[in-house]
Amino acid sequence: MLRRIAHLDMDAFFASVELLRYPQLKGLPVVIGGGRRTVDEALLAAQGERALRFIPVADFPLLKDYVGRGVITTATYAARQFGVGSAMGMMKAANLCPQAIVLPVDFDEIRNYSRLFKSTITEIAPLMQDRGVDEVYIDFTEVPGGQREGGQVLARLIQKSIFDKTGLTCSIGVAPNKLLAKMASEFQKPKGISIVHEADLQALVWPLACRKINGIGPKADEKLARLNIHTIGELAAQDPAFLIAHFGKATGAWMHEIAWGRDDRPVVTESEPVSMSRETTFDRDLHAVRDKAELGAIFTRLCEQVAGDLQRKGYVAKTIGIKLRYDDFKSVTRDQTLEQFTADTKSIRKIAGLCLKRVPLDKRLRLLGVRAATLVKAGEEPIYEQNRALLQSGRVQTVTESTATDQLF
DNA sequence: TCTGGGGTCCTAGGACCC
DNA sequence: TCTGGGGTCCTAGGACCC
Repeated sequence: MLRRIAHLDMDAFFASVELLRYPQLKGLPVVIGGGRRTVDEALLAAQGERALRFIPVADFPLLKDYVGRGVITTATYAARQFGVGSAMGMMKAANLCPQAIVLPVDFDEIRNYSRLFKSTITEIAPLMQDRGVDEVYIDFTEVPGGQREGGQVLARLIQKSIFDKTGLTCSIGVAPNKLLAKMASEFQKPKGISIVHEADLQALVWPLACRKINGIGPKADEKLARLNIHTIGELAAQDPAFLIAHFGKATGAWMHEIAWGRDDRPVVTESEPVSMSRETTFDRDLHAVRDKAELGAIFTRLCEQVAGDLQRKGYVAKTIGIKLRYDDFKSVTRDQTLEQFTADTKSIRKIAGLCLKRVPLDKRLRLLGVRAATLVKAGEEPIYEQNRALLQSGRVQTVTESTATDQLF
């Protein structure tokens, strides 16, 4: 039986969820921004959920009045007309479309709708892989009707079921594998269904820019452009040895396979987390000495959050790390592996504090983060690790060096 | 007017072991 | 005294994705 893989992408997910609440904003440029609050939520809340749909459009906050360092998470299609798009800084977006309405991200609401559309899918097609809150891969191969019209029939059914349950629209691509399905879901947006067969490779995929390949980002794209390779077709025409020479064994070989539409990665329904982290960008850059009280409080809160996340999800970690971003946007990380697994706030705080001491704190800080890695399920810690760690205890470092910030953390 | 927060995966060098 | 690889773990940084 021919493999049929679907990629489903919710249309402007964050914005569409807000439009369900505020239907009076339909058709207007709206952006959803992470970070700082811009809506007077107290005012909105005071009017009650039912009254939300009657708030006059003129009462919504505009992008031109936005103050803060956030980026755009999602823009409605009306806002995209102005060149505004996700990951764009708010201030830049405000210049392009000052009249756009800004709403903050409501994570609880997003999670609820995410669960709802995913459970709608698995009731129809159980082999589904999560790709974040608004995307999934679905294996159509063995689903009854999954092969009809190349997957078109099942895709339509899923689209309609999601709309009936949530009021939200999505776009679906169905293809012989994940890579092509992912590209296909972009072909017709919003509310589109695109079917790609192996034979369509040359006509539909080769004319596309290399950047359209999931896994080729700005850096790789730039390097390809320098080699005069712009389209996927041009990439396919390269000798694999040439690509390997420029991009390394793994990446070079991968690029060649991908350009020929070959990808045998399975749809994976379950996976274990690798790390859990919390980070925050400050409202203003902070100085390690002058703002030490504030920094210390934030640092402790991040540790508490990471510990809380581990405990709530039932994991313990053996590596604790920190991340810093300076005012010049350069970041550094430090981490330390423990002798024992932990999810304890105090232990995490202590190790994170040691990591912080290994980093220069002379420049202003923009961001601070705490990360837990090398995770296992709580209660499944391998015992032998402790003995190994003891043998290697020369690694566990004690910090004696005195710095201006020594007493800080 | 700069650039969020949560992740995964890869690379590369050094330590250490066999 | 000098010289091997292979394998694993740890750390730091970076590319990329949603």
